[in-house]
Amino acid sequence: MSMDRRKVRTKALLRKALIEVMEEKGPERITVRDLTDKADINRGTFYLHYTDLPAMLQQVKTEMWDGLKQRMEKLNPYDYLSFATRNEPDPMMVKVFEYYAEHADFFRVILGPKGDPAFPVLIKEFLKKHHITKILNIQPELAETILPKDYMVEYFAASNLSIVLHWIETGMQESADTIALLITNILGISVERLYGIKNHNHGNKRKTHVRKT
Amino acid sequence: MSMDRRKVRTKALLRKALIEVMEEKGPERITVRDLTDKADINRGTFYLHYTDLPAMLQQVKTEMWDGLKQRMEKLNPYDYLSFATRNEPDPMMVKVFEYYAEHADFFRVILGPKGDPAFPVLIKEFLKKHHITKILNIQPELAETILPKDYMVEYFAASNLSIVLHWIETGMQESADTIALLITNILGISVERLYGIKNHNHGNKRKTHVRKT
DNA sequence: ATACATGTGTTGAATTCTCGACAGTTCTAT
DNA sequence: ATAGAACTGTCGAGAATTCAACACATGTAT
Repeated sequence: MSMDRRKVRTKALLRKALIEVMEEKGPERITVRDLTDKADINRGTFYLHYTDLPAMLQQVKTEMWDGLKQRMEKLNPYDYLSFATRNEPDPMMVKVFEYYAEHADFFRVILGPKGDPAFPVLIKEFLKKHHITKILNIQPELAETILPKDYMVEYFAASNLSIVLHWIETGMQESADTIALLITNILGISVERLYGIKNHNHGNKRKTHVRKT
Repeated sequence: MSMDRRKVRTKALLRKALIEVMEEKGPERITVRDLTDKADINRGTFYLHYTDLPAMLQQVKTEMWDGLKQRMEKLNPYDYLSFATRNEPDPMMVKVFEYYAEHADFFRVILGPKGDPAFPVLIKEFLKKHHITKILNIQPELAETILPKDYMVEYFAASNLSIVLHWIETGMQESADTIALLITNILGISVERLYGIKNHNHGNKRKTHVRKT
């Protein structure tokens, strides 16, 4: 692969410059010169790595998205719902937030006001598709509450993403563990609460809460 | 000169690595590998810039010392003693402390417990030679106090250096201006005070203090 | 409408850096 | 006392980066 130190160094420099420039100017208005000046790299060198500025943007974004997706795919609703009952953070979820923290600058900008509006949508869609619906399948009773299922899915996804966003915007004061525990708990509690609503409304089949092995 | 970006970049990386490693281990025990590993640079590249590790140390130190000396040479006792009476920082002295601030990491380490004991001596000797004695020449009456002249010189130099050291050790909280003003004032006050001692002992030729155009 | 500045891609030759290897030295532990 | 590990200084071949220069496009102010 790209074993040569120089390649990884200049790509890192370019990426760092991209984030900085994107934070200053919009995501538009960026020029190749901006990047190479900021990175203190010859302008020609840029074209040794990327064909284009839009190409670079695209490539960087998909690389980061792949990294995030890859970690989110390892999440298992069975696991973190069970960790929630023990008030412990799901280790797999910690990995996810460590990834956010590792690339804090990128995510802060890309998810911020001058970032790419499509990016948070990507995340939310993934959450909806791979997790929330899974949870509802694990707990089919939840789907029978007063909320229509699609609203429920939307609600879970949005609330979780909003926590991540706030964490990032406030400079990531808390550790990845803390946020992981927070989300784990919120998920657990929400599930419990909604289950309670269902019980309240249809009040019959009793259960000792959400606890799942 | 060294126009090529790569040269300045790797030299900067090496210098940064040197400071970091010097802070961890002593000034001894450092190895070329340490530096090139920390700087993420090929070991062979080191020898493209320096013949040796001691050579690099020497070179870096003299470069920094030259920079410092160069700025200190522009100081003029006439000026800062006059600025002192107006409670303003001498602009030339501000330049000196801005230099300290610019290379804060280097000075913190080189003047610190794991640094080079010879370095502060260098500074002090310079102060003694180029400034304190000048002051005493400007104010020859000062030389006639109870303190022998050599002790006086030593006293001034040491007290000034100690302030800089403390500034550096405490993480340079104050701005360069603040420190410049502080030193300017201390110099002015000290001169006044010692002049008072002399007056007290020999009490005759009266003057409106130290003020000098 | 024209000049003028700024940005884009691309090129070729020169320079610097990387990688992997080498033999020789010094330190350390057994 | 000796083997093993780590460091040193050096080398050649090849890869990456630099620099200066192109021609061309896109504004932008006069």
